[in-house]
Amino acid sequence: MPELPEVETTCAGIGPHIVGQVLRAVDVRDGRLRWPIPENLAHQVVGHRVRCVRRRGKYVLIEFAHGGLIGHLGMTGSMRVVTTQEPPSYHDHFDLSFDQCLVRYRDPRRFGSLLWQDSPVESHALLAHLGPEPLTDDFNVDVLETACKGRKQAIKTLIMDSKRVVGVGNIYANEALYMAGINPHRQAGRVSRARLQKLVMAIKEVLADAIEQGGTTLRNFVDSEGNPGYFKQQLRVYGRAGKPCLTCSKPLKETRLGQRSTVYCGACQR
DNA sequence: AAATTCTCCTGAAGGC
DNA sequence: TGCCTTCAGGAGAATT
Repeated sequence: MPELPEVETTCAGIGPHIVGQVLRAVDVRDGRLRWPIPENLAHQVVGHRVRCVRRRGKYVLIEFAHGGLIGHLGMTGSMRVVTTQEPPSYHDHFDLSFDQCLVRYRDPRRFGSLLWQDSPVESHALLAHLGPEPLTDDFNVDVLETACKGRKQAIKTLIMDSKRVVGVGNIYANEALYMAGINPHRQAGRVSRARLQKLVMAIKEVLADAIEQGGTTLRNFVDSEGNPGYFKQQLRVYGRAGKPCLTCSKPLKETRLGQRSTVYCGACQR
């Protein structure tokens, strides 16, 4: 599933092909995504020139002078550049058509989305209340401590809340909490500042590492059209329930937290 | 206001 | 081999 690194790599991958190009058509074969693709979307954007492609949280923003397309890859979405004559397959739900190429969106489970927002793009309701980007200085111990103060919510649920910080999905929340030695169930308000500092650093580290792998992940994905692949051998806890903790060798526990699989070491994480 | 639960969807994996 | 059930999950919406 696309995490922040895949979204980052997606933007980097399609940007060079379409920035400066005029969008010629939006071909929607199946607009039933998480939200239906608006019927009038093509009219608002066809004939305009792409100014930039960038990421905000896990949203892909394709911006024009007068607004922008807001894309989300959901669970199983991907955007890739293909040649104009390549025929679409079953789950290829829409194409953004340019003179020399297409940006083709594929999404078997259709949890993704494609929306339009007039300038400024970030005024859209989906973007307006997002928290800071985890890899910038805007996400720091002061911000996290304020967010946690007095909260009874589990720390894992809090760091996965995009209003607090964007881009921390289930896999990386599990990994970061393990790296910081914090039990995912611990109440957010009961984590010391020193340990929140560790958590901030762990989130930045795990995402930065994943972005380095993201390129590789996406290349594999495009080449094989198979699993996105997470280089699971590098994950310390996610997907390793029952297996020995890499620090103390005790078996890792698995629980549910907010309907999400949560794996941790009962000994190393307090 | 804060926290939890529900919801969308379909491929993969497990059970028999 | 094949059918059935269960699970996975981003994140907004609904509910408590």
